[in-house]
Amino acid sequence: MSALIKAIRGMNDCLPEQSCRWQFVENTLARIVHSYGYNEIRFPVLEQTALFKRSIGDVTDIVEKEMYSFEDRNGDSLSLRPEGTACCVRAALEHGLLYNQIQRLWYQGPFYRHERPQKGRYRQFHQLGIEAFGIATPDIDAEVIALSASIFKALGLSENVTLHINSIGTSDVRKKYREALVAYFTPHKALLDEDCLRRLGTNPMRILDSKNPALKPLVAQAPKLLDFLDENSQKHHATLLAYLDALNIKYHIDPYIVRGLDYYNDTVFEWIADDGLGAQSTVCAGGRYDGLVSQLGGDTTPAFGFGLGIERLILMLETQAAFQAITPTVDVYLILAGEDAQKAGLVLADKLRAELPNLRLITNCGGNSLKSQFKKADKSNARYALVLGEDEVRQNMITVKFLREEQPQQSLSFQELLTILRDH
RNA sequence: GCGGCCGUAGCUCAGUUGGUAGAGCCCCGGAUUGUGAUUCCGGUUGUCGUGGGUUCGAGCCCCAUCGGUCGCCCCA
Repeated sequence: MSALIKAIRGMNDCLPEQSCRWQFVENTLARIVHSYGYNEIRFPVLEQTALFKRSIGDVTDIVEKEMYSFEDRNGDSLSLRPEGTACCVRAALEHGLLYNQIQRLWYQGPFYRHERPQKGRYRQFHQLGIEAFGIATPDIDAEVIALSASIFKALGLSENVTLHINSIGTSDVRKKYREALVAYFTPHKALLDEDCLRRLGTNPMRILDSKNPALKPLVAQAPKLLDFLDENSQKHHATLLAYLDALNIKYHIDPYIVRGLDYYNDTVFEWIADDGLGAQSTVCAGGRYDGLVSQLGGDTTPAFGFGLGIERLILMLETQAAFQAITPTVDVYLILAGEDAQKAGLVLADKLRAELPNLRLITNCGGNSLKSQFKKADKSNARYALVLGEDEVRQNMITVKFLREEQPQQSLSFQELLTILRDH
């Protein structure tokens, strides 16, 4: 046996025990976004590298260090998508979806970042993305946040997450604020740790969400971005909060919520898990990005959206007994004994499937003893075992054994069997 | 890119001052010539992550390396 080829680091296989849970989550998400009138958009996992340099900002870590970029055979620089918003805008612009129109879009799929894997963070990860284009008013902020709240509610996670919300204003305001922060922290340089000293030069707002507890008092006294907002941003923020109150969505105003990506303005929000996610506690993050569409060559278009990490969502769900109870299961396991039954069994199984499209039925293949076949039937979680042996074939009957209830097994005609399985 | 911990059967793990590798689960067969989820019996399963070193002898000690995991940076 030659050496096994293994999966790429940070890229996980989703095995049957997990995939049925993923399907449950994906179906729930699709149902909710559908109910809000959002339409799915699909775009490739590969894009021109320039798309991300232009949108995310080519000095960010994502673009500088974390992208899977390579030259294709034409010499073009391509990258695996590290996030969805830029791709979504590109596709929408390319097909004229944003020209004087409102669009409510969603997508879901894998994204790629070359980071060191840890709990809740992988090199191939999955996100649900929501993007609403063409609406500048805070009503859409409220709608999208309400949509995110509905997801947690539908999955029974409302009590496990907290909505953090902030406004980061316009880029002009942030520029002034950054200067104010540098002015505030510079005299206290001696108190800052190595990371924060670096941030002071690169991204001073990141000092605010430092994990270093020793810096808490210093950060608490720092100037607040909310105090720098202009009148429009203040009004936008206040109106949004009023809408959230009306929707009875609880939030925590968090002046330390910052954004990793350059293109956000005004509203930013995060759903943070109370526990269970390790160091990666943000399960959903988003906000307003009115500048991105024009940055990518379109007409100025207001936009609001979020990304939700599916792996992190599933990590939270794994703590629920009901979620762990979701396992691969079938309705019926068909047990066969004897040459004639092999052939008759394949035919019977397809007749049943044709009559009952929702039935999930496994036919035993590969022989095995009766005992072994019953074991497989039990393991399949089937409610019924059907037995087709020499006796049954001769009499044109099927034996039904009830695997999950106290009931004697019965010998039935095809029609009688249909009646039982249909009621199931 | 940096740091902590961990690598023994498909899975979960045991393995005594260094003495030539084990259990449970799983799978298959039988006890019951046609009956699972509970019993009993039997059977299959290894580059002890990899490469060096120390030693008469290494799963165990040392070095390196790869992988996993958790954390930092960064971020969903």
